[in-house]
Amino acid sequence: MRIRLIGEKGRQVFSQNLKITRLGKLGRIEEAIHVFSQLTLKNVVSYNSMISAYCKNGRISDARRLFDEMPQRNLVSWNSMIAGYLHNDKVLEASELFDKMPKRDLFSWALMITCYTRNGELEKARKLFDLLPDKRDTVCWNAMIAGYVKNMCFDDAKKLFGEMPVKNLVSWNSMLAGYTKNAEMHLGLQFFEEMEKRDVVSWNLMVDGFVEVGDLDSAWQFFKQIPNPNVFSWVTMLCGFARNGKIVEARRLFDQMPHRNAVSWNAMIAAYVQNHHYDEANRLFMDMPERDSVSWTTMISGYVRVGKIGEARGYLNRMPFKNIAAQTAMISGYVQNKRMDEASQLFSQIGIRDVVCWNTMIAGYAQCGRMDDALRLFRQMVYKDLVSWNTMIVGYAQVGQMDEALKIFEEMGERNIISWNSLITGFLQNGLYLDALKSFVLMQKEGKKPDQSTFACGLSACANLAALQVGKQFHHLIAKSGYVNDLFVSNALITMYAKSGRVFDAELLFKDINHADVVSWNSLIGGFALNGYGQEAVKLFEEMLINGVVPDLVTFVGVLSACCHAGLVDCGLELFKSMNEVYSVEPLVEHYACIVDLLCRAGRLEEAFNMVRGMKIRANAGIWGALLGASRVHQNLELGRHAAEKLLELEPHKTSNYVLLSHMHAEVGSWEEVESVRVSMKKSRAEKQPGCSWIELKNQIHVFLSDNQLQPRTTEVCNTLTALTAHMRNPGDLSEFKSLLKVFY
DNA sequence: CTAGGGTTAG
Repeated sequence: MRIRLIGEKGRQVFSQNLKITRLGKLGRIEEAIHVFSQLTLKNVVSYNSMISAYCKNGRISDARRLFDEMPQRNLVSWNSMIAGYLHNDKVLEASELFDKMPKRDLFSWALMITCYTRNGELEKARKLFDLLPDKRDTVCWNAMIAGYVKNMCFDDAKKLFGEMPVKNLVSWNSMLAGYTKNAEMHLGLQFFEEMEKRDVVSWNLMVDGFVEVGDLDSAWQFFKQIPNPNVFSWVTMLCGFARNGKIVEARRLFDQMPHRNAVSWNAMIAAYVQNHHYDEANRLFMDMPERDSVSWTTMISGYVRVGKIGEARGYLNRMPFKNIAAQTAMISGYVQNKRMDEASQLFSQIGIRDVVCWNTMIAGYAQCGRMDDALRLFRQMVYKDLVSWNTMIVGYAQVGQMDEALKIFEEMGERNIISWNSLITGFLQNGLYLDALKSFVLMQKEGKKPDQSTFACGLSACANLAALQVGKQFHHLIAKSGYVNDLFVSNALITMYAKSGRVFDAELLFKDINHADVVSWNSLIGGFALNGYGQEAVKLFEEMLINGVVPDLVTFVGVLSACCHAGLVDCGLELFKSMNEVYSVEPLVEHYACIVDLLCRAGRLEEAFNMVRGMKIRANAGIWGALLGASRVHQNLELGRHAAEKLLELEPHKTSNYVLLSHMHAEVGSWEEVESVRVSMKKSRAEKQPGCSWIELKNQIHVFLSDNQLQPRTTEVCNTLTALTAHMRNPGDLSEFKSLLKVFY
């Protein structure tokens, strides 16, 4: 079959069909619809083009309507429709159509295999693959291999790759992508060198891999060696520079590019936006020959990221063909600024809403703590994806409703790693450390492998429980999993050891980190402070400055409390002063608490009090408590009374405050005052908070509540403690000491 | 098989 020229009319249809395809690719779907509707003579290709245009713009139901309406369908119509379902994650519909097809070509088979593997349904894909007539070609093999690679089943991919009768470059590149997309550049390089033939895609994969792992030098070395770099190569390298703040280098590449398409322009605009050069971004945006929806969306989301909502809205208003990505970016901007009314208004203006924009709205309500509204929307959604469910879990966790979060979690049919991590993070945020650890075990029972984030959460739970033994088990698991070099994990490990009293083990780990960030330094500095090594903490702080790491608010909490513990008054005061003057960070109430405590311990009560009076923010209970305690020790009744008054305003129900004040009065013999304190305590109905503590023994956490019989073996524990106390006065017999401890095992 | 934009965990 050849295209026959059938006169003027036929040529017109031909060119209009091309136009529809082009407009569809550019995201200008409304124009495409217009062109299509103006066509008096429509052939199969016109319909196929329009179906593709709809599919590329997420209007999958419109595509299907057209598919059902069209007078006759050819193989391309069927394949286009399946491809549309594939790109819109509608596997069920795709497979339904695939089964109904009157005729299939190899393209259809490969499409359907890809469809299943995209959805993680490897078994189904494999079944199709095995069913395939013996004429199955390299394309199908490649689809199956790529499927295995993308689902992290690299061993299966390797096996199939070995069995392949005829391998082409695509097969080799798919395998190479398995290494480069998983940050395994050592093995990737080895594989790359073993390849007998390489094309530009192989080179691009290497450049992209190096960019992903942050090795910009190697990326650049490889880029320079590419025999015939294509637009992909240039854009990949450009993005690598942009992501590392090397905007000048990025621009040089852009200027040197032999061919530029819309993607090149958009990448350069994104580079400027990411590095906050808005004027340049805007200039480029104006200069570019044909702006597509991505160009607009890049500008809008760039402004949204830095909170310039007005500018973002200006761009959206000027956008001729507002697509859903741009509108969602704008909604996200309103959401981040808690402007839910405007978000909701824009949301209601969108004709056909997809999952992402629903999810954005739900996240918005969740971030405002409006979980009722979030739930209302969530229940209205017809098609929910994993993000929708996960967003609800996060939302409930953030307002402290872990019971509701758990309900959502249990209602989910299918969960991914983020679902589990969100739940575990929720438990952490709400102080339910034991539940966090329990979930860690449960997720593995469900066959989900913990990732670096899960491990970091688990370690954080251990750190808060000072559960050293469990923490050490985590350490072993992490060593085996290969996540030891992840910075999040390393930092969590340091915190875990430091908070469990093993600050020198933490120090050893710290020294092994290649590129310590501010969190790593903070963890160790805080760890030294916590364990009473004030001098070491200050020394480490100085080392941090020498290494060019800029301290943040958390650093100062650590180093100031270290000064406090070590009695380094002048050092502490100087550091406190430097916060504002050198690092231009405004001290928080925590920092004031450290410094007030520091002055109080040094007996410099007046200075401490002056400091509190000069504060721009409201003092908290910790500060007044420190002042009250110091006043008592130094017998400054007047200051003590003032501090107590403030403290009781903040914590009217805390008994210890009344006790402290009444002790003070008693010490100077003001018995009437003692009585009046007692009366006001009764009035405020202050009750003693039950004390709570826990200890980890043999992988079990034992919780003690002074007021509570929930711990099943409280009596046993108390008896043991009594016996232990007796032995402490009379040391020597260690054997009995050991047997006593066995009670807990 | 490779490049650019909108939603969820750390």
